[in-house]
Amino acid sequence: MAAVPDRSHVEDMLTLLRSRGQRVTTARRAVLEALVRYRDEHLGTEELAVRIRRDQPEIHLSTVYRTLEYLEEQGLVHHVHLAHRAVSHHVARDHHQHAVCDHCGKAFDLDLSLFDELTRRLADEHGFTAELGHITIGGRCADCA
Amino acid sequence: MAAVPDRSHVEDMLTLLRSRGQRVTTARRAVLEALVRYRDEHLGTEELAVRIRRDQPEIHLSTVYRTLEYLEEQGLVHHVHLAHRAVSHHVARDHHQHAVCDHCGKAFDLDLSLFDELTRRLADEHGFTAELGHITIGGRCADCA
DNA sequence: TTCACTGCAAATAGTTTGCACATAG
DNA sequence: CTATGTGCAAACTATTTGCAGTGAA
Repeated sequence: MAAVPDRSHVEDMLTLLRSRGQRVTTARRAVLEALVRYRDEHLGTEELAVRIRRDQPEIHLSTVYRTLEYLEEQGLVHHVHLAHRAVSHHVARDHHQHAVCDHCGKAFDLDLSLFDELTRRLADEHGFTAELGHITIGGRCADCA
Repeated sequence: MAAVPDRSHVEDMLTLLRSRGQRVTTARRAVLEALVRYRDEHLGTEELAVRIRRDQPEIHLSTVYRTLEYLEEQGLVHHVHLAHRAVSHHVARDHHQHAVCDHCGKAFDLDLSLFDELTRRLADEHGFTAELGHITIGGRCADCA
């Protein structure tokens, strides 16, 4: 699926930042690396910070918050509302939607093509440009239905 | 659109509660009435409580939280994640979808058929039974795009 | 060298909970 | 009457912010 290996994906993003005159810091590299490394776990912000601090304990939770906000402004990261009180982040290239089972909490990654018709019809019929990036679909998974 | 006037809708819900052996209290009636009355405003929980307290100042915010939770357990109310930190509630019968412009706040009512393909494919491809009631689609309307 | 970034502590916002009193049935 | 619901205050959780020191370019 990925045309480019993970490590260089992080480097690509850092290079992009540099080319915009942005600074590349330890915290920014660490956050991007963690998002790539743990991408399948849908970690919340605090848990993401815990993982980062296993290797770099000097990186403070508030820095993780600020860095995620910054990376989102730069368009490198998106956020998703996974459950009631958890927000999860992922790098923009891994853009996907989620379905979360209301019963067991299991999250499913959804292919963006599922939303093509919806997006197109919203545009055609309502002139509405949908931003589906931080939507999570609730419901019941096969096991819990 | 509504086959039954609003007032009796609230009474219907209260009757249903009674028929289940549940108690009908001042707070439960007040919350349901407010949800019906202000249904077009997509109020967050705190603002909903403020409106209720205009008439019934003795109804505490924590009671509104508890009552909404209770009504949701009873299936009379659903919640929607509107923005980052705001959760909004509406009575279950008003099972509408809409798209809300992130810029001007204008809301579009959406035909449920828009979601047919999505719902069907979630079921076919993931065995997932989607509960779309909690979703609001964000984005830009034609005027603000 | 300089200004953006970060660590830390403290503030804030939204939500939940324990307990004693009130009230629906 | 008695179990359930509510008011209130206080606790909690997630997130944000002010400030002074640090580090990337």
